[in-house]
Amino acid sequence: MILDVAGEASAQDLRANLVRVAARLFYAEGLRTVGVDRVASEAGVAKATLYRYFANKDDLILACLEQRQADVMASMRATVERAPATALDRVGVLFLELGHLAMQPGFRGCPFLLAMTEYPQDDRIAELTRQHKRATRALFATAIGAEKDPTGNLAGVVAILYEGASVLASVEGSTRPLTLALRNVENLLRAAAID
Amino acid sequence: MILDVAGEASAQDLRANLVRVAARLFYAEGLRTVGVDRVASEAGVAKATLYRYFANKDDLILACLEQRQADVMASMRATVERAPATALDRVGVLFLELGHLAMQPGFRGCPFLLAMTEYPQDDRIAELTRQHKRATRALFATAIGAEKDPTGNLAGVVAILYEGASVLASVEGSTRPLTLALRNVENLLRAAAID
DNA sequence: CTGTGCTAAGACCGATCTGTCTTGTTCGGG
DNA sequence: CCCGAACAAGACAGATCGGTCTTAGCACAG
Repeated sequence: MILDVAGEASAQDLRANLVRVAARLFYAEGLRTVGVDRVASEAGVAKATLYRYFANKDDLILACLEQRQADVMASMRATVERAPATALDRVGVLFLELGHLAMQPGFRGCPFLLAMTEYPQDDRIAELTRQHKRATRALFATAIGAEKDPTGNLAGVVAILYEGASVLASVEGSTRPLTLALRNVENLLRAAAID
Repeated sequence: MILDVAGEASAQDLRANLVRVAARLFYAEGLRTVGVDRVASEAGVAKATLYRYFANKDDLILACLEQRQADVMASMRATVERAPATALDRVGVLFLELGHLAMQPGFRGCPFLLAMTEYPQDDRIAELTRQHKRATRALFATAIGAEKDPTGNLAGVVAILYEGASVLASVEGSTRPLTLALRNVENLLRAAAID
């Protein structure tokens, strides 16, 4: 395995592709609905190969969530850094980005919450979810600026609005909760004399 | 069946008890985790009896959600009517009531969202969930007062805060998001010069 | 050329779940 | 007193799913 022929998947590509395919199916149809046969088939891989890279289905699910966590946080951080003008802009683009996701068909809200709901007894999923929510709130805190919000309460409220708008947008199949939440965030930041 | 012996369950009691037991198990452990054998066993009835009152598991789940909808709305309406002083009080007690629920062990957030997550393809569950969220927002609207909030945007934001705080409280296992959301609702109502 | 390791394809096993059916029992009404 | 309906208990069938194993093909190293 010194050289990989172009177009052929290396072991890492194979694993990464499995995670990508599984994450898409799991999110779209649910963790319990989608079986490992389906994941292997749609990834163009034998089931035994899947089990060479993942000890069991739980590990595959965990790998999907960890990948999602890395992707989402990288995307959010990039979004914030792309609009560095004011705190209001930095927070606003995050809501707009979520609005973009919510407009796509098949939007079902936060994948971590979905996983936690389908596996209520799984401690690792619960811990990953807590970690994801902490990281999101921390991102809001840095977007607002620690000096403008020393207690972090403002970031906390923004995180609550973000979460609630995401849930209601997925239920209603509309972005209206997101625009309503964003308008409220703007009022909040202005009222706090931030930008 | 003119007279029911005291202590014996009539047909309606039997059905109602099945719904009660099923709803408790489904909420605590998940719809797919809990099987019909388990429900029948814990309700003290035979599986065939369960299938005499419900055509299949889906119907049992639907019955649980409909019962939950009736109970939750009755409870919330009673809560609002018990604190009729000001709009701030009426909305506040709803958050406090949710805080009371969130403090109990096993709190997992809104049962409708859990059901929708576990059965993403079920249209009846999705419709019941939308209906529940509409009713909740309408309750906030009446608690605030239509004349104070003609567009309903204020009630919409309160509903978003309510939803987000519920989700984050269940993830963090803490009532802090709820108190934070409540404080923000108070500020919102005051800023709108409502009570 | 030969052997080794990874792969696809799919058979296979055991566990679990939904839904039905059987059997025996109890109880209330005519 | 007796019949029929409802019940508990549990066997049963059919399907699904997670996970293992077998077989055969293929690429690459020596």
